Amino acid sequence: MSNSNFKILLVDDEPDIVEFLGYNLKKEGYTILTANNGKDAIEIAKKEIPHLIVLDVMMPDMDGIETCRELREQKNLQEVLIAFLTARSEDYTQIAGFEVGADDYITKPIKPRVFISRVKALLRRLQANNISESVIEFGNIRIDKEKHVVYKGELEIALPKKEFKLFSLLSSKPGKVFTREFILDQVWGDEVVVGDRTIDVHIRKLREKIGDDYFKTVKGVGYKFEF
Amino acid sequence: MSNSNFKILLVDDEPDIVEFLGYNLKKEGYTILTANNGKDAIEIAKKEIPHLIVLDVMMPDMDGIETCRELREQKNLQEVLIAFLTARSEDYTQIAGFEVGADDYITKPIKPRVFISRVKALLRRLQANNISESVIEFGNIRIDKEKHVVYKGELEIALPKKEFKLFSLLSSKPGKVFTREFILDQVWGDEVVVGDRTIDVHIRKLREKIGDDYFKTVKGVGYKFEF
DNA sequence: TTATAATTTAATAATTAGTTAACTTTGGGG
DNA sequence: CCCCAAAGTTAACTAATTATTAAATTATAA
Repeated sequence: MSNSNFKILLVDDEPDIVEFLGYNLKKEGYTILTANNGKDAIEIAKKEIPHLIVLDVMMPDMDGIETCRELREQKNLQEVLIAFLTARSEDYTQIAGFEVGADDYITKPIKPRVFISRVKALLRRLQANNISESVIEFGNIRIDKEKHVVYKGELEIALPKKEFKLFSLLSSKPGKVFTREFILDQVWGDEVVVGDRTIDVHIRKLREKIGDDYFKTVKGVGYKFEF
Repeated sequence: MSNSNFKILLVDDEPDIVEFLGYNLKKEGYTILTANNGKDAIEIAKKEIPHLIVLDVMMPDMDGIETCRELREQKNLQEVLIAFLTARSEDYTQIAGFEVGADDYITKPIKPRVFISRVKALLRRLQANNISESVIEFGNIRIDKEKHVVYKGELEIALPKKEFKLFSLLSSKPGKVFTREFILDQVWGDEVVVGDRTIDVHIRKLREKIGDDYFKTVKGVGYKFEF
């Protein structure tokens, strides 16, 4: 997933700050949404489900803490990352902020490079939990779901549909054993009925193309990808 | 998962800070590990796989950034949360820190309540993403059902299906004696009929692979797992 | 359409897990 | 302290599962 697939909602009552932050994040390729108060922020968040919400703590009417609390009450927004902005060392808001479900706390004055680093670090966690990443790397193996291609070091390996799907599944959780049943469900689908050996054959192809060592058999249980 | 199931590794060359942080986190019920330098930290982390590592940036020999980089190279430690500790506003280390895979950045001087809030916020994410389920630990034995693997310290032990099932059963209640009859029921199933020695042989395999001392015979009754 | 690639199947081989059997050792009650 | 039922040990055997291959089918693109 390139940066531009990440949506960030910036919320501050001072338009200057919103613009300043937005400018810097846009340069990094993020998609930016903005709001100038808590109410609008909640509206936009519900509609757009951003990946990250940056909330100023001090805002008129509805402050950041309260906004955060209401955001977290939304079922669709419980996984969303929320970072607070505040003036230095207001400890009580920090504690309140984390209590209310914040993921990070950024103190003003904001330095662009530091700010961007923090944003990246936050979003990296989303990637790590790998909701919908299109390029995943394991050691020298790189899987590009968009291009439907696997790289082993420099070598580009084209995989046919089923093989790619199977590989994607296995690599979605390295080390985890996937049962044959589950694999059939995910790769072939519920209704399709194929023999058991079909999986073996596909595994064999992957072993041939990617490398034997990456695919382990757990006899009687299933297969797993390891790197 | 109660707090006490979260393991936190504190790394700082100043013992006072380690103790101070450890004291505060222990009060919250976390399990605390400590190290005074990067090398030890890596050793301990590899063995214990903590949930969170708090790393001082400034340390002699191997600094926090380098330690973090090496930690992240370990396959088992890529999901672990890492937070840096540093003196205020050393921007360049913040950027380097996040680049190298940090999840948070905490500035000294550390205020206990704020620190605890941050730790809670970090671990909240783990819970949400539910990474540490399906792994049970006993001393230095770790059973990962998802991966279908048992770890003894750093050593990875692959067990065949029946052995794994038997071990899972015995370890489901350490210290409890399971009768042969019950074991047969659970591991082999109601209808299957196997000879008496079959259990012994499987126990023997476990003793071979995991260690003699973990499996005790209660003559005339059954077997139990102890650690 | 035709050629090419992808997928599935089926037959067979290879491998590993699980079981048994024969024998030895152990430990608690008489 | 001896006996014997229970548990331990081994290795051979069997069953179950997976690997391999080639051929048959199906989908795809030129």
